[in-house]
Amino acid sequence: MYRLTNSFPYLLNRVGVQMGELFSRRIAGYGVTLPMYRVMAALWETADQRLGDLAAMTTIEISTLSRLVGEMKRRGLVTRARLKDNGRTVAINLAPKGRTLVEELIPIAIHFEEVAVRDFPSKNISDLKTILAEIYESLKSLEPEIEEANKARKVAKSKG
Amino acid sequence: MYRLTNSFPYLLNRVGVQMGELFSRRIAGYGVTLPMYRVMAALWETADQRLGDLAAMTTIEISTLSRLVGEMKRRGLVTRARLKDNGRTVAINLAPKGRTLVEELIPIAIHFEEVAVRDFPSKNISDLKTILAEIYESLKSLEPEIEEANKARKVAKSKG
DNA sequence: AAGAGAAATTTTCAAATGCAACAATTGCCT
DNA sequence: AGGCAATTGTTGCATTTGAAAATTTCTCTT
Repeated sequence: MYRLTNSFPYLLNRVGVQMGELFSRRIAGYGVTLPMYRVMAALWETADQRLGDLAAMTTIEISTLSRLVGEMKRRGLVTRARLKDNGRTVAINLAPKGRTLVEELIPIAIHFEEVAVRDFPSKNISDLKTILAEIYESLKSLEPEIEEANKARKVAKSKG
Repeated sequence: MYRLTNSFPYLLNRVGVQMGELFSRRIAGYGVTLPMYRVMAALWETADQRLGDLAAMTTIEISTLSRLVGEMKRRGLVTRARLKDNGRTVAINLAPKGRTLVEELIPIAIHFEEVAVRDFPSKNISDLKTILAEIYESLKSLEPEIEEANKARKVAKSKG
């Protein structure tokens, strides 16, 4: 018997939403939102990214991210400049202020993660992380059948 | 060295966002959104819920949920009625149309989950689910320190 | 080298969201 | 019983979001 509350997406989403909510509140005093933190942490790990790459890395929708980066630039957290050799793309980087800030926030993130998983042997956690990464890859295989199912439904409808 | 992309919240969020996105597209043809599905699946599992309970179960913000339930009622997917013995609270239930629909969608959800996890022994997956459920509980222990940290910061600010 | 088309980002606009104020009902205390 | 506080849900409002259109720059073809 299927139960929503025992389904993988449900359990996942619930933890994700809750962690996000708590972390948001924890860092609110620093004047940044969770998406801003994600952008800064992504740039801290991999500098000099284009908008599209950042979007893929953070799972933030690209138009949302465009505005977010604009706001963060306004606040002096990041820089954004068109490339000299390719004027379509932009290079986004941490500004000094953003770097200082994210280096203050990362220990908090580490602490949160530690509290979340401290009841489990680290082996389980690293397995868990591996599985999550691989599941993410597996999801790609669902793409084609989504299109197909929708196409099929469309045809059925036009006939009905 | 900390890396965002190896952090638990990151890996979690990424899978959650992606699964949500894919499932949304898959069920769009049925004329329902992902939050609507969640509400119906929650009611399918546990009938006759109050708004607050549904909000807790689905992790949907209560005012958002209030409006969502209103829309779903309008579409004939759920019912909502004030209790006779307690006029503050409402009882929300699946309407026949909603029941039929959710019973059509649940197999799709099961399939998605199956594809996502099929590369792993079921033992790992059930462990994973257990861990996710327990982490959710662990998060509660972060609440107090959030308030405390914010309070401390406030004091520091008023002094500075 | 001009023009069509593709790629990357930004902007626009309508819909969705969350917070705070509000409304309605109940429970509690004296 | 009467009134005050707590509970539960809804609504108003400002913000955020995502999809689609628009913009800018580049690439390829002829």
